[in-house]
Amino acid sequence: MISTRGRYALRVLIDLAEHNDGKYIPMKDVAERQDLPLKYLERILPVLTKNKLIVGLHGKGGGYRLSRTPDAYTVGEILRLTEGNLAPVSCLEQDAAPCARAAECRTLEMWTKFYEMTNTYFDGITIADLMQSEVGNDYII
Amino acid sequence: MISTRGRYALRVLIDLAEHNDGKYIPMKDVAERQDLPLKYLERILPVLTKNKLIVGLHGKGGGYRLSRTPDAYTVGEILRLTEGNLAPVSCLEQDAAPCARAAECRTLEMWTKFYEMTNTYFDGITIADLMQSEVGNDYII
DNA sequence: TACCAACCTACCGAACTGATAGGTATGGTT
DNA sequence: AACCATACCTATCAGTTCGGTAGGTTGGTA
Repeated sequence: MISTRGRYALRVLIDLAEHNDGKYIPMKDVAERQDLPLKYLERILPVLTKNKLIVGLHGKGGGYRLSRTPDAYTVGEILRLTEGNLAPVSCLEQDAAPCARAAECRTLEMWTKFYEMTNTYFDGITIADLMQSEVGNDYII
Repeated sequence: MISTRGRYALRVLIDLAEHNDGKYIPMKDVAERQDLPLKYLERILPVLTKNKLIVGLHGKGGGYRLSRTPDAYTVGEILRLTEGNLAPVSCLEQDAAPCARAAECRTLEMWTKFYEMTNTYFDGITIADLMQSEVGNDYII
């Protein structure tokens, strides 16, 4: 199940994309528009800035802006960063302890295929796909 | 993420299917074969008996057996019973509070399609599909 | 009657979730 | 230089879930 971390991060990025006018956008504005707790967003965003998905600027006139065009963000990338991973079962997580029963496991193939399906699905959707078409696309980033 | 509840239930049902010889199989035997804690399994099974996926018999010579042929159990049904639901986000759960932002939600369609994909995938796989073909299919249910 | 296995209920520690609180760092504006 | 808005950092917390244990009760067979 996707938690609020991933869902809120998506909403923030979509909001930043839709309200992009070249300037930095204070997270306070995004939080108000999206009706999300500012302080909680501040705890979610660091992973996005550290991975250069957004750029933060301190002080007056500061805020955040996207570092790429909206079509260059896949939902898969965002969810993997904020949720950790999209594995349906713990034994498929990147650094999971190797399962002793893997050789005889009747379900491993099923989980693996579902995992691939999930990644393929979310990697095929970008922030641009999620933006309201009438808004935001008119602006130059 | 699918928890042990769903994964263990699947393993129990596959084990019952593979070791079916017409008699009731004590859960103690399944727990030993699968290396799962018996007491924990006893807490997971009631939802399967209440929904008539398996039949339990008390006392000596008792245990559990499947109530259908293995090809009549879909993984989707089993996971929905044991995990509650397969919704990727809380707003898609059956009795979720209606979301005030649904009309303007940029991501609802994405989640809904993923939800449908998930259900379709797991509903397309049966216990029979997961059984080791050399074993179990020789027995008559 | 003895036994065995399903079944039921309470409890428990650890982790995760969804926050809140209170600060510090950093830059532009005045 | 002072001010102030904003990002950024760390600790804390109540509630829930997870994975499991413990101990008993019910019901059926041998």
